[in-house]
Amino acid sequence: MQIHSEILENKGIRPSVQRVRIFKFLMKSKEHPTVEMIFNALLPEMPSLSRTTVYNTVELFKEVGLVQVLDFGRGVLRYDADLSPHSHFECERCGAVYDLDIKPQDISKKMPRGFKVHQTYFYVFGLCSHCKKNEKN
Amino acid sequence: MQIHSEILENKGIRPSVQRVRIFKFLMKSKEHPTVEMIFNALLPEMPSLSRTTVYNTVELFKEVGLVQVLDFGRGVLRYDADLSPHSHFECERCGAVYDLDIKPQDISKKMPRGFKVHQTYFYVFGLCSHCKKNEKN
DNA sequence: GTGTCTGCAAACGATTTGCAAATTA
DNA sequence: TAATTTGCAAATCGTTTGCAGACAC
Repeated sequence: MQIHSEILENKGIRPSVQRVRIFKFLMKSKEHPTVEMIFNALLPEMPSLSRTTVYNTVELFKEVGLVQVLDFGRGVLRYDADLSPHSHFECERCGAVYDLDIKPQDISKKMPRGFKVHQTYFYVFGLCSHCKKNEKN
Repeated sequence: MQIHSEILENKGIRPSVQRVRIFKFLMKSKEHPTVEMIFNALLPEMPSLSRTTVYNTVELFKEVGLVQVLDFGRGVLRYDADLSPHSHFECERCGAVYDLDIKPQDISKKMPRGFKVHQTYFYVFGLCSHCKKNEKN
């Protein structure tokens, strides 16, 4: 509990109960949760939590650089507190998201003149091992 | 007009007036248009066109493999009829989308065992040359 | 004629916004 | 107590759905 609130303070944001809980959840989660997943996971221990607060908080975390926002094109955003260079895989069948230990390629030298790169995202879609095994149809 | 309708027929779909017009527009467009952009562009010449038809049509095109769907995380989908391997850049300032002549890296050998890759997307975000030049604040 | 396609209107669902009450410095 | 944060309720907006009429083979 201590460490997490300090990280928030270092980013210049107040470590409210809600923010600390949401941040802890994001740090330990491997599934790149959506707002709905965060909300459902924390509701039992924080019955007064609102979706709005989760939305506010992940937006704030994004702005201060605590999380990465992932968009797999399903109309829901996912949040990843792992900021090291890696890529993401989404199973088209079951929707599960996996980290790939693949650094997005360095393209700074291949950019058109005058362009400035801030962020790159490498998304991979396909079937996870489990769904591939069970592939029937 | 001839060629386009033949392409649709080769994909096994009926070359209705709306489909051919939408397909032509997608083929000649360099801006990776949204449904709204397609709709607004074609409305003058097809006053009875509906957004629903545009949605139906781009979905159909996606399914038969005539277009690629791009999602830059802005809550709007964009459609690209260029299916050659390339990447995409979105300017964070003005929202313009540019093609990058960069092949997404081949990662088939780096995938975890049992995973099957269908599609990869490489997205780059930053400032385009025009917005970078005008960068004031 | 029968199945497909179009397009209106309503529904949907994730996210955003307005704002008043609660909280914290 | 003044500024920030929370959370309810309503709004927003891109997209989807239901369905009736229009169209094409």
